[in-house]
Amino acid sequence: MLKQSNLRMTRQRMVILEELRKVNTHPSADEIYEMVRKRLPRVSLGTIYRNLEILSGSGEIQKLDSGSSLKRFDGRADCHHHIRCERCDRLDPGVDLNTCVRDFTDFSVIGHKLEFVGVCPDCRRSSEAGLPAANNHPED
Amino acid sequence: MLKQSNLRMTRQRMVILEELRKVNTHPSADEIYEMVRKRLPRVSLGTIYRNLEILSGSGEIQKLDSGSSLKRFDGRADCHHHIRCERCDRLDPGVDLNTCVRDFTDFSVIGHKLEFVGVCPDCRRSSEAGLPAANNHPED
DNA sequence: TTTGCTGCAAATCCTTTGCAGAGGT
DNA sequence: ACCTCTGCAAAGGATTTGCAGCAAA
Repeated sequence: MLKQSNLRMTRQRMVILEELRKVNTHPSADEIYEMVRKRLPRVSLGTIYRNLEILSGSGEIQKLDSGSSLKRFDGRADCHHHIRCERCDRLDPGVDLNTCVRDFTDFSVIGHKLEFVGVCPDCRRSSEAGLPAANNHPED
Repeated sequence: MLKQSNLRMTRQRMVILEELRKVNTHPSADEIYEMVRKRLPRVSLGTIYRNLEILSGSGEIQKLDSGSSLKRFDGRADCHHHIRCERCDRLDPGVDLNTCVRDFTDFSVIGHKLEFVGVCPDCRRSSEAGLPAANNHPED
């Protein structure tokens, strides 16, 4: 899976992936650092960040935008959903849409955020021409 | 609207709101700072941040979690949706679900993120008892 | 042997905060 | 007048990056 892009499966990368898949919560980079440190005491935070970026880029894990400015990570890469408490920010990590349409969670549902993900026309064009992504349109 | 909570409509707060409603993009705090600065040259970034927090807290604007760690703000407070380019992070700010079910946008749709917002049982209990939100459950 | 990866530490970026004075209401 | 808000500047927290050596393939 990593091979396609000249990526190596290092001990650190492997342990990060294993630890992340061991839990069903959504740890932050720093929490993952603590988890990994128990097995690889000399690992550095920089390595954690670099690998989380790589692993989510290659689709092995998911990067979540939590409400706060702190990013959280999900060892599951398959499509699933969450519900977040708007007061304490706690996530219920395993909302299965098929089931929850029938059975309500123990949260009171107030509303939802829905965001489509796609490719914009500019990027589609540069992609066809073999170029990197278009400018970042910082005004959005 | 602000009166309910002892909030004052200061010149700075007013200009921030006006500038944010003038554009249909989703500027970051820093970009809003530049916009406001043209009219109030002595305004400070801290004031921008404080007011964006207050205005989104009182429901006048929306705080968005963009893919990156940088927060963006939306002058519209009504319920509407976005589509983000996964490569350049650009947002199409005005997806009207009712329309887009029929007419596709000019983005190629790859998938979507759906997040429910609600209140968890712990917070519901403390709320009934008149207490603040439950602990932050930092493990999520 | 190549070149991607690591630990370390410094740097950077975004955001928050303490304070004394200004300004809404 | 009261009390929230402001500008300023410093602090804070999360994330990124430069570098020289290390280790997958």
